[in-house]
Amino acid sequence: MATIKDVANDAGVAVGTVSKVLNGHHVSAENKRKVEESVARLGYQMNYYARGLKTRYTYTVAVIVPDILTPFFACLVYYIEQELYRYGYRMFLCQSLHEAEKDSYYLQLARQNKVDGILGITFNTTQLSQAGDIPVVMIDRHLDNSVCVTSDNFHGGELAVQQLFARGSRKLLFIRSGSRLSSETLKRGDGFAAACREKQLSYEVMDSGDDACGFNGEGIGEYLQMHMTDGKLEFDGIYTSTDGLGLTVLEQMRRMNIRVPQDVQLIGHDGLRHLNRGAYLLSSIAQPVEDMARAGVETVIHLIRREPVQEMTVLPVTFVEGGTTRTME
Amino acid sequence: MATIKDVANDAGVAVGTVSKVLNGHHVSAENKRKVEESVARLGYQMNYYARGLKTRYTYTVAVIVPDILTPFFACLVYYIEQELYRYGYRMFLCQSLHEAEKDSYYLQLARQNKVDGILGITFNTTQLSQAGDIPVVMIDRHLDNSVCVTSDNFHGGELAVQQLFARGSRKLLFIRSGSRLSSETLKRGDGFAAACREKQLSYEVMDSGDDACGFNGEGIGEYLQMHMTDGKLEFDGIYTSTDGLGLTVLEQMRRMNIRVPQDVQLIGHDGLRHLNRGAYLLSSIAQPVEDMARAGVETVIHLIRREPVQEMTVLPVTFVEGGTTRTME
DNA sequence: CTGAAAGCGCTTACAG
DNA sequence: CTGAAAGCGCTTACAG
Repeated sequence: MATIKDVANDAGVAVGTVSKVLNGHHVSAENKRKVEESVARLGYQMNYYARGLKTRYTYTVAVIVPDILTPFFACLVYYIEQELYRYGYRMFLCQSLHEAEKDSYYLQLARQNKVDGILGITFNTTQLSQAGDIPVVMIDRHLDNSVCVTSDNFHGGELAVQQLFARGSRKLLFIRSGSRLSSETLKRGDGFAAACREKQLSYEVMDSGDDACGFNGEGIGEYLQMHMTDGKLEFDGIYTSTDGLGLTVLEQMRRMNIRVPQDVQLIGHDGLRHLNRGAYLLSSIAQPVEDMARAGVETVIHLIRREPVQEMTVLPVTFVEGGTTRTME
Repeated sequence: MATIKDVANDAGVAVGTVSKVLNGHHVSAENKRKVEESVARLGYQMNYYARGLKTRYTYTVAVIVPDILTPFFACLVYYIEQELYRYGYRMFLCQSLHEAEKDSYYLQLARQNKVDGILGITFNTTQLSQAGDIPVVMIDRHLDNSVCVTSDNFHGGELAVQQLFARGSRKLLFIRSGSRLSSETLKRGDGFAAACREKQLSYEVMDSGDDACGFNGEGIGEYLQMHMTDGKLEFDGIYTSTDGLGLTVLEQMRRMNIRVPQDVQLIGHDGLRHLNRGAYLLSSIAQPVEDMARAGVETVIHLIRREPVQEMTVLPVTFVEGGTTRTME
């Protein structure tokens, strides 16, 4: 590989001059031409490791997600990559897989590899300190002392209630899973409860347990069974903390011959879409994933450039119809 | 941040000695202890940029995928990350998004960022040369002069025919999409055709066009309609080049009241699973994704270490039942 | 075994 | 504007 020195020799100038041309600083037109010619002739490619060592900027961001299989995270990463690309940054992809030690490992690596910033959708407060002085932006998680980008989870819960109510449901159930333990996700339940109280609707909350991936279908089935009277479920509207959980609930209800949405309406949260069509899997409170990715990247880059940022960005959610709710009455 | 020099001062030894301890080389027990103490006391973290500049090893691999949203690619990346982690390597995630220029961009970046190797699931021959002397392993794509890891696509096509036949289908149809244009994917069709000829089964091939994501449902619907006689489809077994395409076909058939699997059996290819349960979305020829990831990573690391590798690794596929085929007759 | 020194490929004050 | 030189934080022959 040709180095800056080779280019300098070839062009008959000093290495400093080559560096200046490479970085767009001003040099004489004559020298600029000579350098550019030599760069082309030698097929010179800058060694970013040498540059990074000197400048302390690596144009690299670590993106830490629980996993890349969960559609919501995959979608987030899908957009994050495109945003980073626009800014000329590249991405280290880190999967924590819910293992605290892997979180730590990647956080340490981020420091050793001199990433300019970290975009996190995972780890907890205690580990955040390991990031040292690297700017961190959390997406979809809010921690005390961190800059973060979320969607309006509280309002999401409210919106679910409003939609269920407007479409005729009167006795509501919120089912949450403990899998994505975060204060943000809990807010969905808070918004749900608040809206129910405001509308004086009777409601119940069910915790389906801590099963990370293979949602606890049986547990939910049993719970629903216990709340059946004369083959009818005592709830006529269900809101789940995620779409994944919503699909499990949907399946259980189909199995029990509960008609959705005729007898019971169901709203999930996230706004995931069908694999091979754009359609939503179920009616849902959709997070603005693309906007969240955009805001997250923008914020971390501001932080890197030491520009002022908003501590907390909260983006609006929307209700999307996916066939598990009735038409508006 | 403390540097190796700070550690040397603190421990009262030379920087070379610190370096040796850090790299597990032999030094006196006394000095080793002193250095380790200082490292702990100062919270020293090695600067990988400095090390990489000197050693030319970065313990970094670029993974280039068309996108991270397609479940098959997401799944591959999911396992690749875990394998790389085991080996102490980290991953630059690159999405080409089917744009040739982005492919080139990332290939160039890989050189400038001094990645040790590239794991590609995308680009074409012409661009491969841009990798310079960086080892490249292709997964699921075979190019003339590249090392690659695939699953047995040809046999996948054969297996689909065998399974359809064994379960009672006699007139077969292969539907392929042009989206994943690669000689590997084409082999699925070749295997299909070969097996049909061998069994003297009549068959047809339909090309659903080049629609990348939102599969061309209407086109397929029209095609099927043209092949209906008295409300019956003239094929009783369909094999699609991917599961995504299979789902589109399934949906079209349901819409046309063609009963699956009673009247027509359907087999896809890839072996994707349902989001919230482990179940397969449809009967399918499953690729051993985890093994492919493992083999891909292992191969690229051998290449990096200049160890001998197998030019081509072909892993076996299996038939998995997903409800769109009948039980064995 | 250990220390002093050169060098990896850049950037950036500093003279001229 | 340009060149010579120092230095980023490591590793690695080379003497001792």
